[in-house]
Amino acid sequence: MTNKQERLLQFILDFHKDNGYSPSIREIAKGMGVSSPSTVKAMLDRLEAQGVLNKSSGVARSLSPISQEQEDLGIPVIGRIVAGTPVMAEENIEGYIPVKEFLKNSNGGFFLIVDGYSMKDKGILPGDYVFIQPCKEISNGQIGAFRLNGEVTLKTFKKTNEGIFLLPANEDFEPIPVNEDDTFEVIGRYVMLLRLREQGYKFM
Amino acid sequence: MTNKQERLLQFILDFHKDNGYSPSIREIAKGMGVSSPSTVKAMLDRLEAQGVLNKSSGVARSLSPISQEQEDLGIPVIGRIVAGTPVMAEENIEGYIPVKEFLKNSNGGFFLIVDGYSMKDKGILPGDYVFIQPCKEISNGQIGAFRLNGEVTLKTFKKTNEGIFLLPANEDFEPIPVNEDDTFEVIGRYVMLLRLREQGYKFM
DNA sequence: TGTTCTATTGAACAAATGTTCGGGGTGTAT
DNA sequence: ATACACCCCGAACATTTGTTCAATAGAACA
Repeated sequence: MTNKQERLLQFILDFHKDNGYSPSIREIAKGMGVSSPSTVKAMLDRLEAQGVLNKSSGVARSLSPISQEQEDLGIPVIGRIVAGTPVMAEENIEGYIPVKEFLKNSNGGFFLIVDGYSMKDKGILPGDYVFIQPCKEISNGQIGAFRLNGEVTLKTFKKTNEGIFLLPANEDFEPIPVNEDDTFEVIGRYVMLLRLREQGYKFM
Repeated sequence: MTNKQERLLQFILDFHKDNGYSPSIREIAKGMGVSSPSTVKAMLDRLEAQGVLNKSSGVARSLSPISQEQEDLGIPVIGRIVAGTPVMAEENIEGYIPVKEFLKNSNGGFFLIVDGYSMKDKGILPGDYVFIQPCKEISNGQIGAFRLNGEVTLKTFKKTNEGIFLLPANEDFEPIPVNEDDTFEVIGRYVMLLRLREQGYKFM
């Protein structure tokens, strides 16, 4: 890509950022100090041929630069590390966690701050952020957030012949039976756990 | 906002997602099953007056819906839940975790998959994703990822008069001394822990 | 020098596009 | 009832905009 082509692409990107839509050919001409629309069209055609720009012919302001950023990939996951190789070497990367994609699909979900040690044996500790996906029912053995007689709690759901129980994951706590006259409600499913430790990343 | 207006806004969003640019007034008319461009223009003017849509008059395809998603806020954090109130009521929301912002600042960071139980007492279990922020030095008492003689391990860093030790968080394991003739390297700081549990959100 | 290729220009054209105007319809609140 | 907001139509208009084409300028090269 030539110097001029990069400048053109940058101009389109900047314009789009400022205005929310693509520039017209004549606007590009003015912005780039060119006097003829056909000049710009020729340049655009070249960029499109190179595959760095999409364009619908005959459609006004239909420029869409093909972003070369790969930020959609997410954060790399390192599984095993081959001895001697740099950590971020490609052979170490097992995949990516598309946190952004997760955010998009997190409709209605929220984080709950864990309070006590009742789920300690599942590695869920006070101060942890537990992502809850709201739902009305929950299957046996799953962890979820529940409201029992007004109290909100995170437990394992268990349904037996003898009724519903909320199981802690800690010897020091007893299973909680859900009685007939209790007000009981499933708030949502436990989907993910987030724990923040370092100062620099304290969000709140 | 009326039902129709919401549909219109959604149409514009969908169109933009599919094509990378806004629809023209006549394309909207066709897509919404309306036969006159003036009808559409009137609707657009109303949306603009309501402040949910930006538009440059006289400029083709210059629609840019003002996103009502608060995704920049992040995912809400529910701290305490007042008895009887719906979970997502505003009074329950303590703040937001700006996961997106975190992503932006995660330059060079990556996830490491935890292998053994050596950090069990810190609530770090096998299968957890540990976010590592690369750095060359690490302060006393912090958890980090290290490479010792080719092996990568997650431990608490401890520096004493007697030398450097890597401390596990589990009675069954012994502190690991770092000797003079070991090859030792700090990979990065432990910043955050992510644990995925439910099927629907298994990323990989 | 002449040749060839590419980039640029200016003008003209045709299509796409936003806009305006007059008309009508429906429902809701005053 | 009256007013008002919303929705719809069809036609015409002015502008914006992409496109084409012949001509020119400049660089690279034999």
